[in-house]
Amino acid sequence: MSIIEPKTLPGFLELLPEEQIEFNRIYDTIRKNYERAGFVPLDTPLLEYEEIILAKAGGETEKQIYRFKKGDTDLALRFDLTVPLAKYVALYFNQLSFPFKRYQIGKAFRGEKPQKGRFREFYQADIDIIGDGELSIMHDAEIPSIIYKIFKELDFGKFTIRINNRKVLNGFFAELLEEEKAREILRIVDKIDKIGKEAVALELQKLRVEKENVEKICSFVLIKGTNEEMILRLESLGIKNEQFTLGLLELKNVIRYATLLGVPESHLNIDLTIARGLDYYTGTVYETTLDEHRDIGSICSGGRYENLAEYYTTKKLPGVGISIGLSRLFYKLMEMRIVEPKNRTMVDALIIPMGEEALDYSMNILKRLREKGGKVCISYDKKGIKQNLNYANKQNIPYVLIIGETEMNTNLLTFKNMREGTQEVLSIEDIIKKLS
RNA sequence: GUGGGUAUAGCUCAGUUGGCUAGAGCGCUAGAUUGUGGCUCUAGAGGUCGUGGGUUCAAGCCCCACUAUUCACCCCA
Repeated sequence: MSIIEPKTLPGFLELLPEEQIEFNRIYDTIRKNYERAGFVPLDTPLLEYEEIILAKAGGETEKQIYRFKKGDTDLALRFDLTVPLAKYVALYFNQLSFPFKRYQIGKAFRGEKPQKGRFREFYQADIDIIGDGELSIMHDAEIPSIIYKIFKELDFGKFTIRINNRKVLNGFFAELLEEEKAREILRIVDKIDKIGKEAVALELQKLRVEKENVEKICSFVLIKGTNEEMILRLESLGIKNEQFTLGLLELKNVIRYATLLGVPESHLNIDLTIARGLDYYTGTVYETTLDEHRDIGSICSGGRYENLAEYYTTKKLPGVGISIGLSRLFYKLMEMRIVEPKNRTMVDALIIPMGEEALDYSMNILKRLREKGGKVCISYDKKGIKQNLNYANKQNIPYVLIIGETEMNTNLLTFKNMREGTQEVLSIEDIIKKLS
């Protein structure tokens, strides 16, 4: 029989046990914090009718969508979690209560050329708050507090939540030039952090923006200071544009209430260069970076949008949400060794029965320890104590229980600490205490 | 879509201006007196050098094609 070469598709991430354990730790932390903030879980299908997925898509995204035909049905794999959410909310509108707060952590697919840290199959961890007709700006303020709690707990080092408001930008640009151009400019300005002021100025000139305006745009966008200072600066610019004024008020509120919710100023900065590529953000926008690893890019981003489900319902559904690109984040963290695999197993203790005679006794011990919530396993396959200890060692199992004739006679078990290399003879009650 | 790089053991890679039985480290297996792992030492297994063609007395090395893979740009999370 010929052997088929085992291989995984490029752009698809597959982890070893010790890596997966770390991945799940991050996953669980995010999930726990989402739930703590009152978001309900949602799990929509990976596959949808093609027309659902394609409704919003266009241009670059559309080319990247995986599409299938099964029988006469056209199918597509979701490329984010927002489109399925839009469909879901439109579909179950009458059965949901609003504001609808949901989280979803799941896989999405994009058939683009794989690159370092960019995958064709990747996890996103999203929260969104959807309103029926209207949605208070206070929700925009709550989002940073959730981001703050998550990354505080994950402890990847100092991070900064950058915040901006599209209305402020749009209002400012509207005074200078026509709307179409403003949109393109936003995309370029968004990159200023990455490519620098000069490169941005150059690209703007290519767009045939007048020199005078290039200067204005750059110096506006690069206004720096504390949040309070920046708001004062923006107010003092004397721009009499309705959008601008509204945006500024929103920004002010978001900062104020996010602070009240416990996000320290050190972790929350107004940054006028943040624009986000996506067109559908209309108000608050967020981007979070690790201070010591700015090169990783944004680890969490999102914003406020006016109308979630316009393609699927006539209802107006404004929302605000964020997305953590979990696969990419994890990959980068591993690469930079901010996250390092530790254990290959979930097991706290391994029972080693010395021979057949010890099996009955060992099984009873296993049963009792598991009943007490211990993550305990028993070894059947390895021969001899040497092989068993080696097995435990390779997987970083912290404790080993040796059960042989002596132990059975005395009812005291040999309890070995693999890390310290020490061992003692203990009753099962003492072992339960040690493991809990 | 555009432009580069790479392809040799399970993994990471050496391999000189082409030269005779293709190497290292890690990992794996076994042993160093039969209930004690990690460290050390010893031994062993494991490769039609991506595929096809060409040049040559001789190709892992040079040339061509194909395939795979990877990085960057574009765009995005």
